[in-house]
Parts: sequence; C-alpha cells; structure tokens
Amino acid sequence: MPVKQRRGEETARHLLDAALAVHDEVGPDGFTVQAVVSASGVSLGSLYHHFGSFDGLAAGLYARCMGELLDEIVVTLERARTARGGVRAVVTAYLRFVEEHPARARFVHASGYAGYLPAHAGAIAEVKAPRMARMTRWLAPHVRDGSIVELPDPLTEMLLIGPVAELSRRWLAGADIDLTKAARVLPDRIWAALRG
Amino acid sequence: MPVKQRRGEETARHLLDAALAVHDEVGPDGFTVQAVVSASGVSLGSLYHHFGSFDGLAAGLYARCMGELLDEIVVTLERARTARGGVRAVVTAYLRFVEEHPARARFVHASGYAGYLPAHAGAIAEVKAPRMARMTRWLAPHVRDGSIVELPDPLTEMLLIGPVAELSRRWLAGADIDLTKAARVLPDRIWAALRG
DNA sequence: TGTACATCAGTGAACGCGCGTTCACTGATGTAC
DNA sequence: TGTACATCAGTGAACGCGCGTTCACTGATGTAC
Repeated sequence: MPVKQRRGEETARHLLDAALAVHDEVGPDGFTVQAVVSASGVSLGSLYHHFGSFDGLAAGLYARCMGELLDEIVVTLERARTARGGVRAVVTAYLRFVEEHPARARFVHASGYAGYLPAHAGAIAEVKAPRMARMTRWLAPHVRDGSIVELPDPLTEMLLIGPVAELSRRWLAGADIDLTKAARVLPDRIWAALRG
Repeated sequence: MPVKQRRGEETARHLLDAALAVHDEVGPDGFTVQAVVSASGVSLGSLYHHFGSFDGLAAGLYARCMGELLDEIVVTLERARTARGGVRAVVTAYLRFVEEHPARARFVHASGYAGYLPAHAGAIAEVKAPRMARMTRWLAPHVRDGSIVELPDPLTEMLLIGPVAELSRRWLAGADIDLTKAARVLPDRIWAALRG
C-alpha cells in the first residue's frame, strides 16, 4: 500500500469538481481533457497521475455522483416505517436530488451508454452494490408480509425508479416540467403500482 | 422543389441501414463516418451529398427508428377499446419492439444526450409530434370519463413509459432480464398506477 | 534533531492518430424542344 | 425520336483540427536511522 499524500486527494477532488462543471456548462461534447484541465487549474500530467486516463476520471466522477444519489435515497428510505412511506421516500428523495444537484444528476443520466462504464465496472459496482443491497433489505419484510407486491427480480425497481428517472431526464434536458408538482402526485401513483 | 432520382433514396436507405449495423456491432464509440462508409459500400462523398453531415445522418437514423417505435405503439393502441386495454397495449407494444428490433431500440435509447438532437430538433419533432398527438387523442376520452387518472401534463406519459423504458435500457445493456415475463407482469401494474 | 533517500505529486511541451469535412471531378438521369 | 443541357448522384484523395496520451523532468512530503 503506497503512502498517499493529503494534497493529492485535494487535487483529485478539484479535478472532479472541474469535470462536473465543464460537463454541465458545455455539455457532453465539450467534455474533454483539455477543457477539464484548464477549468481546474491543475496540470494535465497531474490528471494522469491521479486517474490514469480521461476515462478513469469520468468513471471516478460517475461513481461519486451515483454514490451521492443512492446515499440520498437510502438514507431517506431507511427513515420510513411503512411500505407506503418507503415508496414515497424513494420517489421524493430522487426528485429532490435532481432538483438540488442538477449537474450531478445530468452527468449520471448522460453516462448511461458511455464507453468508460464497462471498463471501470468493478469500481462502479463497489459504489452501487452495497447501497442497492440496503434498499433491497429494507423492502424485503414488506414484500414478505404482502404489503408490496412480489415481482420477478428487477421489475419492482423499474416500477419504482422508471417514472422518476424518465421525468428527470426530460427535466434535465430542459423540458418545462414542475418537479414540485410531480413530487406531490407521483409517489402515490407509484405506490398504487407496487402495493400488494 | 428539386427533382430527386430514385437511386438516391436507395443509397440513403443503404447508408442508414449500415449506420444502424455499425452502431449495434461496435457501439457508440465506434460509430464514425469512416466505419459507416466502409460498411455501406457507398462513398464518403455520397454520404455528404445526401445527409450534409454525419450528425445529419445520425439524426435521420434517429428519426427513422423513433418513428418505427412510435408507429408500433400507436397502431397497437388504436386497436384497443378499453382504457385498461390501451395501457396494456402501449406497454406490450414497446417491449415487443425492443425485443424484435434491439438495434433500433438501442440507437434510440443511446441517443438521449447526443449532440445532434438539438441541431435537428425540427425534423425529429416532425416525426414525433403527430404520433404523440394520436396517443393523447386516444387517451383523452378515458381521462374525461375518469377511467384514467387526470395528471399534470407529462406525468401520465412518465408512468406509462418510464418503467418500460428503464427496463429496456437494462435489457439492451445486457442485463439478464426476461422480457416475456415482464410483458406478462408489468401491464397490469402500470394500469394500477394509471386507473382513475 | 538532522540528514539521506524513496516515493508521491505536479508540470507542460510534444506527439500521433483518427475524426469529420471539403472539393474538384466523372457519370447517370430526367427534361425540353 | 433524337439531341442538348441542367441537375442529381456518386467518387475518393487530401486536409486540418483537436483529441487523449506520453514522457522527461522538478518539487514536496514522509520515513528511517
């Protein structure tokens, strides 16, 4: 295990911050090493020292943003007590994250088919898997006692996340959508789809 | 209005076919002019003669695939008579299209944040708008008589399409999902979310 | 406490590759009379 | 029916730009004794 220095972590964080800002301001097409480097004030060589490649930096940013989104959802979910409360919690937490951190949400959504995801699947799974497991663990007893319908594996997640993800996508793309209104209406509709 | 020749339309079609095949076989990163040209057997100059730019070709392919998907949905929807039947029709038609035409579905889904969409928004809206209008027109009486819940503008569409779109995304990305099973289970769950 | 040394962190000019695009040209098709 | 001509369709070598990456180097930090 190499001995890391503290300033290194700071530099890496600066680079991720700058990358997110660049992606948000100039879009996926303008999201390049040179743009990130000049926005960050950090040298190009330093970027390669910490991330190995530009894809590595992108994967790191994806893992960070995705982790934050899932954390928000899981923490809100685990405060809920009833099945209905849990479903509502997931929906509102997702929408709240999108509204409060549009740049991060946009990066996550835009990365769906990016080439760097397969190449860094391991590191990303390390972030996603434990959080998804906590969601599944929370849901399990409510599925067992019949208050949430039992469905083949990813279908519950699709019904829960699908409408919110699609709505966020549109809102992030600039569509004229009232997220606050959506957060009032959607939870109970999604609950209707999932109740046992 | 310039007089077009029939062989020109054929060439354009060949190019779109080759573009879809390239995108499907080598992925979004390998989706380049040179790859499309050499896969099509058509000359580079000819591509530019017909589409003006590589983005123009991509937009043309997007419009074609999206049009086919929406046609499939609209035609199936208009055969339905009850509100429940309509909701089920949309869900199953979408899933059927994805399963039967994975390459086209993948191209549509992967293009969500592509740079060429804004630039060719007009041509794309020309394909989407009339088909979306037919869906809205079909739904309207059922919303009026209360059998489908009345929601702020895009929310009904999100509940209807969201879970299916998200599921398709995963399946197209290679996740181990049984679409046939999903097509049996999802329609009635989505109907539960939408019934008045 | 001081010194030597290994490793981490940071720098930026330079490179090569492959991308989308251009352009001057030839051949095919359709129209006018 | 035949010929002239405009336009559409098709060709492919060549170009320039900007991308991600490399590399030889200097400076900072932490450890060992």
